[in-house]
Amino acid sequence: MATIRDVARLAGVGIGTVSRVLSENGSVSQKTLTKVNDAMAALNFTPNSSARALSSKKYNTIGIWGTETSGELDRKTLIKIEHELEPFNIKIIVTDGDKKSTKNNTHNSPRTTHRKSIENIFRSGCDGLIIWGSDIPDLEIIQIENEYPNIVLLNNKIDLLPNKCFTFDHYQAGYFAAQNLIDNGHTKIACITGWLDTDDGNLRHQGFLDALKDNNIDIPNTLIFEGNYTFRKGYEGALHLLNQKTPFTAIFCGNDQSAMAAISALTKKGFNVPNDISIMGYDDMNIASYTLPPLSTIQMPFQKMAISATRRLLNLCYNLDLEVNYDFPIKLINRESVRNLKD
Amino acid sequence: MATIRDVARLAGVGIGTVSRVLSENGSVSQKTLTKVNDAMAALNFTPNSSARALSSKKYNTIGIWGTETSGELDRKTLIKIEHELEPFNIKIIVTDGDKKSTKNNTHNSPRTTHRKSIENIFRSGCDGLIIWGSDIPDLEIIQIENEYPNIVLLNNKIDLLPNKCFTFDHYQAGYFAAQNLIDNGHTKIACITGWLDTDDGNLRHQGFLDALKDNNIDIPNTLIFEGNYTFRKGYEGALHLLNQKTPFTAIFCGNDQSAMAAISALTKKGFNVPNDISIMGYDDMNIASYTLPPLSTIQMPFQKMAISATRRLLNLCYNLDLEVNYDFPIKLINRESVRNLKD
DNA sequence: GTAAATAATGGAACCGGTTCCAATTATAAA
DNA sequence: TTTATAATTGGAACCGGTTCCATTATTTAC
Repeated sequence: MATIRDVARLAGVGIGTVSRVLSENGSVSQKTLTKVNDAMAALNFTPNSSARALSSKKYNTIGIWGTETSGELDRKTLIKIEHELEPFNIKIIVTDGDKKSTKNNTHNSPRTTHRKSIENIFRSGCDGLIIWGSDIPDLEIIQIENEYPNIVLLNNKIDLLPNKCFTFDHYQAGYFAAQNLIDNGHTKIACITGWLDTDDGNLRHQGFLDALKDNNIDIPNTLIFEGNYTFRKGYEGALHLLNQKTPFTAIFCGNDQSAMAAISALTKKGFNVPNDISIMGYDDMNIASYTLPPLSTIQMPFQKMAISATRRLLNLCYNLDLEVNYDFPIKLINRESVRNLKD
Repeated sequence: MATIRDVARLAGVGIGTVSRVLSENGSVSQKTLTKVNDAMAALNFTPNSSARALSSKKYNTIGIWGTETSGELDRKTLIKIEHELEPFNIKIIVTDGDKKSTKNNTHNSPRTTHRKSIENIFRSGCDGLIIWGSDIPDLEIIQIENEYPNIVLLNNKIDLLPNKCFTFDHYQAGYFAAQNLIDNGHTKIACITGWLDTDDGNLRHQGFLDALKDNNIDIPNTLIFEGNYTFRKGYEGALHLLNQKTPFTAIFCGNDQSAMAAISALTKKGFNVPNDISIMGYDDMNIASYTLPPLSTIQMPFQKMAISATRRLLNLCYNLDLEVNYDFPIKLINRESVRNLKD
């Protein structure tokens, strides 16, 4: 593997010059540039990334940190993020916030563990981090940001870090979803919530509750089932709601997966969706078009948001000036799982 | 950030000694060990990974390469892989084989691009690579393996690289699925294939066809629709099959997603699954339990396979001796989407 | 107690880049 | 043509580890 010294020798220039053409910042004459580029090509030269990282103190790597409950992050989104990084030759490493086995860590609280795991990532070599989800308490994130300013939050909102947060207005979305059911004439509305330990799950639930309140609709606690975004809880939730003695005509689900599972449970129990019970989903995943009936749901441009977060992080880490967007409008998708009771 | 020289000074030893306790190989007396460890703790020392990588020529990083069509690789699997790496302090970087924008690459064939992109990953700094999917022609992989022996293939099988391939017996699985339909009395069987450009899609299709042949069942070409694993193609495929004049009582689908979409299309057209038409899926994804009706499908331990591939790669890259498994049995999951015509 | 073998230790040299400064060359101004 | 200014260039020093060798301390064998 050729080094810059080899390139310098072949091109008949000094190593400083080679370094300058590599990093494209110092001034180099056209003639020299050509010589060096030719030499690089002839030697099939690639700069050694470790050496680069060592002397420049840049790792050219960013991380993405998340936990089991962080939410949706599929390969497609990951790849979108990677495509943003590629022109700058930045790599992405993936880490799990839930890992258990860090040495000497047996008796730490989960919070300490999260904090530690983030510190570890930075120490083990990355320039910045996308912290995805809202598992870490605000106060702690602020402390982390203090020590490691190159972070960006995905799917989380902290008022003290206004330009580092990328999230949807889940409150608005929850409100929106409930309003849609109300507009269709529903008043006895049940709910299978998302994971209420996370901000976004909580916010959409709050929005939902407030929409009901603003329309003077009162629902008993028995119609609220606490879920966690999984198929399983969606299924259990629907069965549980049916077992209550309180009648209802619609369920708002915390995400499309629980919505799909709820439909499955209701149908199995002999109820027709949407004729007997309407279902409102949340996320507009791919499956939403193919459930029976197809799901009415809330669509959010998650990939666009991930891209903006990535760009913001690039700006922070490498002093760039990429365009960043902070506003990600949500959209109501009307398919067939909500019946209009007014017809 | 403290360096080994700081640690050495504080502990009153030489840098070589500190390095020795770090890498845990040279011999160090108990007394010195304690001194050094104390100094490290006092300084909150973490070794600089770039310096380490530079001098040891190990990046402590492995990559995972895949394309759009590589198949299923969700966050859960990625995290499982990461957990395997964690005890050894290895990081994982994710890269996309489909990227378009590499400089000066406009007129390269896709193959050259794949090869190049893999070379780039190695050059940009990783010790080994999981190549996931069968997008790259065998011959080319063998060439790559020649230059970069630290690779492992996931979801691909090349006879010349027997102990670097991790895959299911898709042929057997396809055979198995068809046999299941036949055992349930079906003889007019349609098929929505997977992506036939990939080995695994092809193999399961071959297995399917051979099972029919072995049972003296002949199906016309009109009952074979070439899909690509997506919901959309599954939906289109079902509609297309209905439009043919050839009657059929069952469809074998290339994966669960197309199966779910097929059910959706059939139901919308007024057919009942499984009473009118049976559906056989493939993969046993989470959704399979929650379709209407729940899918009968083929289950494969993908995560276990990914873990074994990772271990094999660790053995290759870091001279370890972790236990590796090469056999991943498939399993027929009988739910409710296949009707027994013999009853 | 002494010689021989073994364990433990310090530190120079090295890995392959970047950075900075002094030296040289080219260009513009007078 | 000469001088002032700017552009270009070479290479030593450095980043923070690892490795290896010469040196010293400790055991073991007799």
